[in-house]
Amino acid sequence: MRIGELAERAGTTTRTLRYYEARGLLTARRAGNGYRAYGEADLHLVRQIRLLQDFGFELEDTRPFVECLQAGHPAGDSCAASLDVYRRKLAELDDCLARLGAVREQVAAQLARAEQANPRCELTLTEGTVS
Amino acid sequence: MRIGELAERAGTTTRTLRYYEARGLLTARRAGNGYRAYGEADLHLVRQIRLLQDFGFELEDTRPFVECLQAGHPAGDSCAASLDVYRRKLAELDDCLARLGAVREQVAAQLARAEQANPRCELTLTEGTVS
DNA sequence: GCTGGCGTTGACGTCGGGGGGAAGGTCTAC
DNA sequence: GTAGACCTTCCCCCCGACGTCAACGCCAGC
Repeated sequence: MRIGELAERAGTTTRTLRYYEARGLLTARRAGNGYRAYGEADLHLVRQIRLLQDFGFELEDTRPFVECLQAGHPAGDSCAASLDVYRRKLAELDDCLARLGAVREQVAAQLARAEQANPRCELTLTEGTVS
Repeated sequence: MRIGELAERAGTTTRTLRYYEARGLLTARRAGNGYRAYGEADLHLVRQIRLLQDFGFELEDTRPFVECLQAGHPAGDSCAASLDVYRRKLAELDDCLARLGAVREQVAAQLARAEQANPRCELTLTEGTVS
């Protein structure tokens, strides 16, 4: 399979696949004409990367999963290093959720206070001439 | 007050203040020697920007607050446009929280599944020779 | 008159995840 | 023999909020 087909089947672009290769996440053997040649295992690998990317993982965080697959394991998260990434990401997510939640409450409080202090703002807004 | 003092009192850097000026958020009259000269109102303005930045607002989102202050209002959020930004940011935060929460659950599920499928990972980790 | 600490403008670097396009090689079909 | 669809490498561009020089001006104290 060439890069275009792999990109299409993995739901990404050739540009992205070459970028993964430049980052050392994806390797390709070369056909006689210099074209990259991929197999089904590469498709699984790229799909693993995309799944984690969709979770918001950075590319570097997908590396343990990639190495796990390359080592012959059936799934990218069959290795301890991958589980560590899961746990770390989970902690990051919890931290992020806590901070965002706190900010949300602060902004809500600011809004409530400002609306209270200046109750005509909504009126001037709805009465404004919106061209 | 010169730029260094304003930066220190506002808890930021001179580079940042010049950046705000380049973005049109902050204007300074000039002393005879070309140095920027600021007053107390500018300090309030920069503090307003920093507060919103700490909330995670983008710089452009602080512009209505800045213009509100420059129009002579006592607070940056005394104007309708500022309240609109509050409401929009609140909606963004809620959306972000919902998506992050969903991702968190997905990652937690992946971790639980992988730990279940491969219960020795923790052992191999603790038994591994960590040099 | 010299050092040190301010200030000025301007330009370039950072980070992540690629996008866009040039300039060219290759394969297939008509 | 030629169109067009694919591939190759290479290099610059993007976002946001600054950081980091470089090269220079201004001013105070000694």
